[in-house]
Amino acid sequence: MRVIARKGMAAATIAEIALEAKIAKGTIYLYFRDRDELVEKTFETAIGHLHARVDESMAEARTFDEKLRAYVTAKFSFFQENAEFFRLYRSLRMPEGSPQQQRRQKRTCQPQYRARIEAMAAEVKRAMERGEVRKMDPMRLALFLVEGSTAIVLERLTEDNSPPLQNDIDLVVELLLSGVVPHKSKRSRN
Amino acid sequence: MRVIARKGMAAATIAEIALEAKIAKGTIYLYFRDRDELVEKTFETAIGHLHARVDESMAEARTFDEKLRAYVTAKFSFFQENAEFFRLYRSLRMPEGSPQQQRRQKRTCQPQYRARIEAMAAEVKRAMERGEVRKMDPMRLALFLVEGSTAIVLERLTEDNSPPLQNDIDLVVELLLSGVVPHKSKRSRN
Amino acid sequence: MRVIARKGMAAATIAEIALEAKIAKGTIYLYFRDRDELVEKTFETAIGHLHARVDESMAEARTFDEKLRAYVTAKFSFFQENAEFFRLYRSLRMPEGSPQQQRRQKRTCQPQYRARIEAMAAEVKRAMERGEVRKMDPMRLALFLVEGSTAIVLERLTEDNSPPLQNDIDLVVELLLSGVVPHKSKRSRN
Amino acid sequence: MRVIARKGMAAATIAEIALEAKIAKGTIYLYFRDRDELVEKTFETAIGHLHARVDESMAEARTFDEKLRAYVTAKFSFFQENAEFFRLYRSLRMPEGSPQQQRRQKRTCQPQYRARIEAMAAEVKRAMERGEVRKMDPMRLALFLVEGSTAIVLERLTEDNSPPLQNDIDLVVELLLSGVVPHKSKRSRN
DNA sequence: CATGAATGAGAATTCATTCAT
DNA sequence: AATGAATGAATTCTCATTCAT
Repeated sequence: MRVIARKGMAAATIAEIALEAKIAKGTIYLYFRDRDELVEKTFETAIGHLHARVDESMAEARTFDEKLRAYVTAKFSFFQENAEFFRLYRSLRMPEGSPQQQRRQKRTCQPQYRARIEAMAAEVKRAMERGEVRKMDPMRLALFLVEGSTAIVLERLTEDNSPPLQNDIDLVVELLLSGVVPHKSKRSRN
Repeated sequence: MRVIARKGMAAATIAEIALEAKIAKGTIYLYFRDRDELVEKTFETAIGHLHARVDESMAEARTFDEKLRAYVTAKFSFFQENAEFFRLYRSLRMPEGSPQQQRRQKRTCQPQYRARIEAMAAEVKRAMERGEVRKMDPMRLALFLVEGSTAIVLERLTEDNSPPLQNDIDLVVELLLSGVVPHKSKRSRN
Repeated sequence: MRVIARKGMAAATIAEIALEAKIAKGTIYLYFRDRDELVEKTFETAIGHLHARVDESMAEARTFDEKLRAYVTAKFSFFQENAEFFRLYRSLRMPEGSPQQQRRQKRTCQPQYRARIEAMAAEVKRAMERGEVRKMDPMRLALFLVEGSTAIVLERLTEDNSPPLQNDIDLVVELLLSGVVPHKSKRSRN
Repeated sequence: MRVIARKGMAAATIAEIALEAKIAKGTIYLYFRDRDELVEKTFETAIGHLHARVDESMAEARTFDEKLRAYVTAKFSFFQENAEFFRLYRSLRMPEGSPQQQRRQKRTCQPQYRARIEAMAAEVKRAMERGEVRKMDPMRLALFLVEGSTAIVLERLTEDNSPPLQNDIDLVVELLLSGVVPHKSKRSRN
């Protein structure tokens, strides 16, 4: 996980992974069929932790407002704590792969990602049905939310002095709930 | 451009590029110093077209509302017309690269991307000063906008039957302007 | 060593070396960083043996006459036994190298060669101080001796039927000690 | 000639030669069948000048002493005046050649070199018959003389402050005529 | 179970040579 | 006669994978 996060999915070599894990290269093949399976399993494990945290956090929330805040808070704090994963998380979307991977790349990680977006879309849809969110394509909204917030997490991890976590959480939540237009009495959320 | 878009930045080989271009491998080296320069120049050319379209479109707009709509419209229609580039555009963010690239990759494309985000942030800031947008971190807003809308473009290009372009443009614009909360009289934009 | 000796430093290819060694090309890179290191190490090893033999042989000798004979004998018999090296030894002087080598060739073997010549020059100088050799530039004499004798070794290895080794050893030693003029009153030149 | 002298026979490329000659690469092939012929002809031309000078100089001399001095003087002063050729001259002995040359290297330059050595050996032989030089293998003596003196020329061209030309000429001539032993009755060795 | 030396397919790059203009 | 863009064979080097120990 550390090596893939550091070098990226394509540049991580078996040799370096074995070195970092302090095992022999051959040993890796006792636990993974090939390089692709290793990368995939590593992703799944890493992302699994994020997903678990997010699911747990959202499960307690009831209103969309709460769920949205729960999602963003869980995601932001998870990346904050596991800064290594941001690279990994990003890689997830782009299975370009080294020439070698090209040859055999059987299973892409795309499904995992789709499934999460769809879960979020379902959540959004329920909120629409409850009248908490106005009518719109739920999938589009989910995509916008997930990617928009990911961009900000990523920025936090790249920049030198980030504002307090809470600031960015509030920013994302309010942005999505009420947009950017100023207005007088916009919010029903507080 | 086609090969990089198809295979990704790391997996695109000189051999395949030459094959697709119907020239000899060696010929490529008459026009590019090495593989990295080819990839970089290809990116710059492709992105340049997008940027030009977006800049032109936004230049005519006056209010933030108009500029936002101009941006989204230009971006969406550009990707619609140049579907090949979406992969390329995505790659831009992730210069992980193959081991070979790792070694030499002198000039990453990251700066290009940062510059665009910062330009959008500056636009947003001016809108804030004009009172068209409420006070918030302009960089964060720019990131959210750019990545959120990219996610939707990408979805359009991946899915089988997309809704009319105008639908998605409206969706993104309204989402950003007014958020998801329904309210009675939310909008001043129309 | 055999391949470099046969083809020369520039023309020896990794493929042929691997073939001759009956190993895979890749295996070579487990033992040498790159082609240049292989060539350099091969030189050093080969020349090291010659140098060791010469040093050992000369160490026992006391007078210049003896040292000279020891040097020539060691050198001639070494080349006789390791005929393959003569090419190698010759190459040492001319690190022109293929274009690839040109670029990286960090450490040339020149220093090695200079050091040996200088050692011989020092030996000559001591003999001058002992009055065994008449006053002259020791470096020039060393060069003349080393290269002149190398030329003859090389000839021996190239020609079909060489005279007995001892003949050539005597020839070189006497030539250097007494020159070519036959008589008692040798010089008409002054 | 300049390029080969600068880069060495193996590293000199057609591209660089054409560049230096300010003609197109293709034009070279109007005058030389292939790279090998170019290299060979270049050598022959360059060496031809040296040979002409040496032959002319030696033709006037009568005794071996004079001929020897004429040879050394012509050679030393030629290299002094045409410093570029020393590299070329050296290359002559070592037709290792680039991989490409390997493939086709039809004509080696060895014959040229052999012929010169043999001419010198013949000269030496005549001197022996005249009793000016003691009996010994003429070929060996020629080799020793030619290579020994080449080593010193080369040193002169490499070092920073060489002694006057005449010093080295005298040194070589005396060394070969009378050897290194100082005394009147020079030999105790026999 | 673990090892790591050996493998070899495949990638980037160079450069002598050709040939249409 | 001269050109120089295009060619492609040849070369170096990488790294996932195997297998005897």
